[in-house]
Amino acid sequence: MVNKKKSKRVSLKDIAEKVGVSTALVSYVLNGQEKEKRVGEKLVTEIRAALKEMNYVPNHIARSLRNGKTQTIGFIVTDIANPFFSTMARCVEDEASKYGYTVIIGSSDENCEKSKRLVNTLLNRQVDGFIIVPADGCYDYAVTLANDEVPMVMVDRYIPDLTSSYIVLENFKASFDAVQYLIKKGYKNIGMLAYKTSLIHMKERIRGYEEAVRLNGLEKNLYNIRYGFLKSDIHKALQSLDGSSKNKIDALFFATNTLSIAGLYQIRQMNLKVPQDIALIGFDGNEAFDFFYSPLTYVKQPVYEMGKEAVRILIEQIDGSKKISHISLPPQLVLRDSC
Amino acid sequence: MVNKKKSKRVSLKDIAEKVGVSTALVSYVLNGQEKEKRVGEKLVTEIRAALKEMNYVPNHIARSLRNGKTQTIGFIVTDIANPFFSTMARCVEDEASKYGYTVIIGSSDENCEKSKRLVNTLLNRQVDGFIIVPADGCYDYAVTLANDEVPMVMVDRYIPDLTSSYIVLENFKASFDAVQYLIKKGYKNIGMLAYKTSLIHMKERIRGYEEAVRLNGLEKNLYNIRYGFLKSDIHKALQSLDGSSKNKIDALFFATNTLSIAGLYQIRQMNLKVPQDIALIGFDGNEAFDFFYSPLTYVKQPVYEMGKEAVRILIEQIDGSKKISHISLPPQLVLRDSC
DNA sequence: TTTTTTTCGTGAAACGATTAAGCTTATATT
DNA sequence: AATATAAGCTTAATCGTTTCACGAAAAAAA
Repeated sequence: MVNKKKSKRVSLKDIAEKVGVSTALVSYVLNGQEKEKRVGEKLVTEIRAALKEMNYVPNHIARSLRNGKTQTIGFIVTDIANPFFSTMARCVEDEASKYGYTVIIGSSDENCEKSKRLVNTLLNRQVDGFIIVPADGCYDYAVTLANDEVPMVMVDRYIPDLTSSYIVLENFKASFDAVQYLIKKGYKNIGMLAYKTSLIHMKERIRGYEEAVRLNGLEKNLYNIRYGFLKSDIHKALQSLDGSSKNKIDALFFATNTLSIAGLYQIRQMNLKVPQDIALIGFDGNEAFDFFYSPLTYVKQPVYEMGKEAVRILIEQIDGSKKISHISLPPQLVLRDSC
Repeated sequence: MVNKKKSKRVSLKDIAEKVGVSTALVSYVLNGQEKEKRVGEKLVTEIRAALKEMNYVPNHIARSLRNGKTQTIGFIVTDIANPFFSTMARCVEDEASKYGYTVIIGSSDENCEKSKRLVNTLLNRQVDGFIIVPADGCYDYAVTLANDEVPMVMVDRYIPDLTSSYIVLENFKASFDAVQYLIKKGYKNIGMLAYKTSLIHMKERIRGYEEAVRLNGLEKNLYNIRYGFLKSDIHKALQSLDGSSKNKIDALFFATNTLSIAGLYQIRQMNLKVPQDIALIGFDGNEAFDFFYSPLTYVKQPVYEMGKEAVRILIEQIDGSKKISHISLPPQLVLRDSC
């Protein structure tokens, strides 16, 4: 463990002085412009040597100030502790680093104020672009970003009126297929547990459910849950599952990751047999699904591809492309024992 | 949706020109130094008005360049997709934002090269300090950071020779208590599934296990697993569970989150009855633990406090404190059905 | 030889903030 | 009245790069 003292970082100027040239030349060499800028061969090698010898590393901040680019992207999710988003974050991180970008993650908690604050913080920090999971009912900041032509791409959900890029699941198909599968399996009274929100992805998932039910002439049993009241709301929604209710459902489809988990807790507590008393289909995949006594059939999202594509599209925009991409990725129904 | 054009951001200079003063004055007012720097009352109000009216937001980059501080901290974990770390990341994020700091997260994959690259990237970006989960066997970069007096605090594990701050679980106690509990419950042949690593937290967990076993005159059944070969390694390790082996264990203690999950898969596949055939204790907590048919008893870490404290200590250091903190937080054994 | 072109460098102004030092006035002190 | 002090503001350097405009020397063309 050597006891080197903290030493000032070498700057371009230091290199320039050592070699005996102006900082301009060093900068040209550094950025591989020695050809265009016609730097003499001898100096090029000398400068290169000095750069290596003095162990030069560019000051990213100074460069950002000058160039107006930070090589940083902001990733705003609802909650990074949610496995769906942390998995995606991992992909985003990996992919971004391939392009030389760094990621700053922020959690909005599905809250408008927090979302705005996050966007502003990151704007002040001059991120070059955003990957955003827009929070429920919070359109203004996204609209502002779009108007200011800040590169951005929405993931998981999008804001319908906004002509910005997005990359989402084929949400309609995802739930349509899931419910269709339940129907094929013979379930007649299928319920869906969804969030009460204006968010398009949720609306689409609900529409998929409704369409499948309608096409088969079955009854609709949609339970809308508000954010923030998970346990009590879910309990209330599932009360109709009790034998006493006349509207007894025999299958339940969960619209998200968190709803699935919350639902499973509730169903276990109510001592319902899956799939005999009630069949289940979850959303997103989760280790907990595997260990539920009747491993959960679920709709799997291509998280990895989503993150990867989002980064690609965003950087395309940062690099000047005006192309707007609207991508929908196919879901996959993973069949197991719960129905 | 108004169609405002992208407008240049207002700078201090713009404000100064509008009011008809020098940028210095504006800067003083902006930073609340109007008293010390004796700015005239009239001008103060005028400047304040202009700042508000022109909707000024400071350019963070410029400020960073000048001050040498970015108000950013780097958080290097092994994998942000691991719930333990993503949960902690959430706490770190929340806590840091209270102090006006932003967090950049990076995943090292327990890999030295990646760790180094991450640290360097973040150093170039002038993060003010690091919260690090040091990867196995990668001491050099941490030592360099320490020598260069870069503020940092290690979490989850620490590097023993390094006199830097850390905040970890009382790892010895965690596993000692867990195993002690198993013994009290009457289990005689207790195994432990741990990682084969030089990392201190793992060693301590193993030591806790060994000590408890030794104190009670029981036999040791430690299974060391290498990183990266989870499935096959675990399978091999658990083969001795098969009735055929003479060394049949009746309880198993998992050293981490991921090991617990991997172990559960294996145990289910082997059709072992928990806790009749084998009793289990997991680590860290996870929804999957709840839904395992015999809900897992587990060692719970104070993740929230860890993240929070780490940020506090780090910022203390960033603000100039030379104090080194070594904090160990107590674990909690959450009792359930698996033993 | 003179003029034009090419080659290889330098100087200095940005980028947007902070801040030490200096310069006017006005007020207080003797 | 002469001098010291305080109040209020400006100037300009600085952080570390990038890059445009220009200059000098060498090579090519006349």
